[in-house]
Order: sequence, then C-alpha cells, then structure tokens
Amino acid sequence: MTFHVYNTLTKEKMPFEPMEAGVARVYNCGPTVYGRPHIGNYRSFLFADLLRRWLEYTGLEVRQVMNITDVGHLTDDDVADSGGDDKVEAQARREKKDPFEITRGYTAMFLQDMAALGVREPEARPKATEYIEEMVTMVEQLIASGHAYRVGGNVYFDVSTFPAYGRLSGNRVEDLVAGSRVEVNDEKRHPADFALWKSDPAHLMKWETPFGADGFPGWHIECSAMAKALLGDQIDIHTGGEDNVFPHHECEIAQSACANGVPLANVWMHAKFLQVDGGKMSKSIGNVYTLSDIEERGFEPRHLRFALLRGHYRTQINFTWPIMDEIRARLENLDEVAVMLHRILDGGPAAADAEAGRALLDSAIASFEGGMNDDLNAPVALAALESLRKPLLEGQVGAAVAADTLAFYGKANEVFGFIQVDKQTADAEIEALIEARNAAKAAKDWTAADAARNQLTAMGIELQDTPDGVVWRRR
RNA sequence: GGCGGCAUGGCCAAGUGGCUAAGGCGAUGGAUUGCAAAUCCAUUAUUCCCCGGUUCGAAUCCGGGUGCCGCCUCCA
Repeated sequence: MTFHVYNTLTKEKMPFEPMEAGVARVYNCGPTVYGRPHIGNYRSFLFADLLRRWLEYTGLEVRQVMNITDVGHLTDDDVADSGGDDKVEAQARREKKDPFEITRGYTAMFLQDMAALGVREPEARPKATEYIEEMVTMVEQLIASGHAYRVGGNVYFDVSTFPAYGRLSGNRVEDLVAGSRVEVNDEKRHPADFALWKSDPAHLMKWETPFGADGFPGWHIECSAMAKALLGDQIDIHTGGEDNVFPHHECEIAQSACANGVPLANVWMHAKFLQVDGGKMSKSIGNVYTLSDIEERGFEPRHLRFALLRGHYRTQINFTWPIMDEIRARLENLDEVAVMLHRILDGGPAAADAEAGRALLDSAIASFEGGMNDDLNAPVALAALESLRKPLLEGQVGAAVAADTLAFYGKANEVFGFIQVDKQTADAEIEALIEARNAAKAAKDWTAADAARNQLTAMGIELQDTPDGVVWRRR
C-alpha cells in the first residue's frame, strides 16, 4: 500500500506521488513569534514533524521548510489606516521593547520547545524579514500581470482575476462579501481583495520599497515568496493548522498561482485544533498551557509529544491532566517493550524456537505501516506497537524474532520519537542496591530489603521479582 | 446570517454497509508475593448521541433533532 493523504483542496484521499521521484517538497506554515507557543501550536508542528518522519520512513528524501513569521500580521487588514496595529508591535508595546527584540526572543523560545519535543530540524526555517526582496519581486510581478493593483503605497490582490479563489475553503466570493463584518474599505475594488503590501509611516517594522518608504508585507505574501525561494514554484505538500485554510492558504494559492503560472502545492493538509478541558483553550480559564506548565506537573516533553500525536491529525483531540496520566502509563509500557527485547537479546528467557512469534511481528509491522500509510493514522500504528507487548510478556517470542522486533521498534520510533528504545543501563549505585536487597532478602531481613527497594523506587527504578530472579526498569 | 467538522464502554481511541465493535488506560474478583510491584486468569459496550428512513443486513448510507468544535475577523 502506498501512502495516501487527504487533500483539503479536493476533499479526497489520494495516493501521494511526489513530482520528483524520491523527493518530497514540503512547506509547513510556522509560528508568528509574538508570544510563547502553547500546546495548541505544538500540535500542528508535531503533525508536520510526523508527516516528515513518515515520508522519510517510506524512503523519500524530504525537503522540508517551515517559516518563522517575524513580521506581525495586521490585526485589521480592511482598515487602510490601521495605525500600525500589528501583533508583534502590540506585544512590543506591552513589553516596552523593540519589535525585533520581541521576535528574536520568542523565536528562541519556539526553537527550544521544538527541540525539547523531539521535532527534527527542517532543511530551512526562513524568517519573513529575510525575504522582503523576494516578496517585493512577487508583488511587482502580480501588478505587472494585472492580478494586483496599487492604491498609493498599498497593493491589493484582485480576487476577480483568479476564478478558483475560494476552492480550498469552500467559500464563495459572494458569501464572503455578504458575511463581512468589517467596514468597507473604499480603496479596494472588491471587498474580498486582500493586501499584498501596506504602507504606514507609524509602523515600526517597515521597509523602503518601490511602493513607498514605509511599507510592510501583507498577511500572506511571505509564505508564497519563501516557498518559491527555497523549494521552487511548485511543491508537493503544504501544511498548516485548520485555521490557515481561510484566508491564509486561500490567498497563498491565488497569489502564487498567478505569479508562477503553476499551482503552489499539489496537496494541502491541515491539522485540527486541540481542545483543552473539552473546549477552546482560553486565557481567562487559564488553560493555555506551554511546555513549562507540562513539565511543572511532572511530565516530560515526550509525554506531551505522545499526547498530541495519539489521535488522528484530522480529528479534534482533547487535552486534560487525567489524559496525561494515562499517557504516562502507556508510555511506560511502550518503553518496557524495548526493555524486554533487550533482555532477550542479552540471553534472557525467550521462547525455545528462535522463530517463535514471527507471524505476530509480521502482522504488527503490516498494521503499523498500513495505519500510517492511511493518511497518517497514528492510533492504528500505535495500537500495532502496543500489541507487541503481550506476546513478549507471555514468552511467545524467540531470539531471532526478538532481534527483528527490536529493529522494527527502533524504526517505528524514528516515526513517533517518544519511546525509550535504547538499552537502559544500570550504574554502580543501582547494581549495589539491588545486590543489597538480594542479600537482605536471603537473610529474611525484610526491613533492610524494603529500605533498598524504596531507595530504588525513589530513583525511578522499578524492581520486578520473577521466577528467574530480579529484573528492573526505569519508570 | 453563510460554510464546514465531530459525537463509539468509566476514560482515551480505531473501525465508515455483513465474522464475537481493534488497541490502550482504568476498575473489580482470583492466583502469585515476606509485604509490595510486576505478571497471570476471569469480569468490565448485545451496542456505537436521539428520532425516523433506505437495505436481506448500518456504528457505518439518507432525512430531522440535540450537543461540542472550527472558519467567515488575528489565531496552530
């Protein structure tokens, strides 16, 4: 089975076929760095990471680009004289800092969180401020080809020149006008036209361009320009959160297609929003969590990674603390699968027949790959990994199969990235305590034996007394 | 007002026309244990939000209702 992906543009699952054999070009819409990213943001970035890792698993070279938006989008595009109210500048005023300091600081925070969550570095993380020239070039092209028009220092895209506008989101231009709640902007020929470039002397982040001395880019042009600069006119997959569908991606599609003459992306994939406590997360409820909040509650970043990848990316999933507790328990069990496999490879008890369990492994692999190939069905793939545990506990796995299982488990974890697959080694202190307890047990000195065990428990070491002696694992 | 998504056991989460509705977490009883933990055995949805309909047959399709969520306005 080949990898099938759901394409928001066609509303269908289709086999994924990269334009260039063996290479997938992927662009992910990244964060606007005006604040600390929260667990909702993480979900869509983790989805992008999962996609990239699965493409790699299938043998493709992945050329992945995720932008960093360090120019604030306007909070209100329709008011021409918006007074420079953009999110980055608003935050800068709140913190009494230079807007460039703001974006630098939050970019660093974002990258730190991504690293902690085990997100692989994309090929490039372009910053919008470093591609102003490319944006200007694209805007000029759009003007020259009649898809955009200037009104003073402002430039707007003319949606009437792109009939497919609205296809991605299912919006019709007429409805957009009817549903518009914002003031009519007299400058625009059509209310649905969107800004490519704006000018405002009061703006702090501004650039001198052919459109004026005090300009800054519109909402959507940066992604079109950066995708083109780094991946080419046409790419395989473009991803983002579901909120990006409209207007952001709809506008990208229009301006890129009109500037480049080819469709921007063949496949558009969108991750659903994360809910918290069964609803929208909100600052007033106080459940807009960041990675630090997760860690303060005693969880590791990989627990959150698991929690956010546990559901299919196109279904809305919920985040609650009890769910995190469940995740912790599940992850301990997944870790233990690796522990048990290492134990067998080190000569521990295994099924007499070295090939025992082969069929179980084969079906787990088939189920894992089948799940992921079906539009990244992570729950099915995870179930396949969890199904490996029982045969191991029951001693149904032979030495040869254990070796192959461990190899597969490692590969599978290259995709999920939250399981402890490497062998857990004991240090001298742990060995000594285990020895001390064994000795105390032999002498029936239960107080001393329990003291040693409690000490190990405090160190996160769980002892398991088996008929073959004591074994341990980290918890 | 316009457009769209989702609703499966105590919890999480697959399944989208046909074997006994995956898998996990948890719970209860028993075994085991110096006591625990871990483990093993057994039990834990005759049923898939509600009401109709289509069909030999539906959790899966259609109509209506209810609830939650999203987009249309910055947002992953």
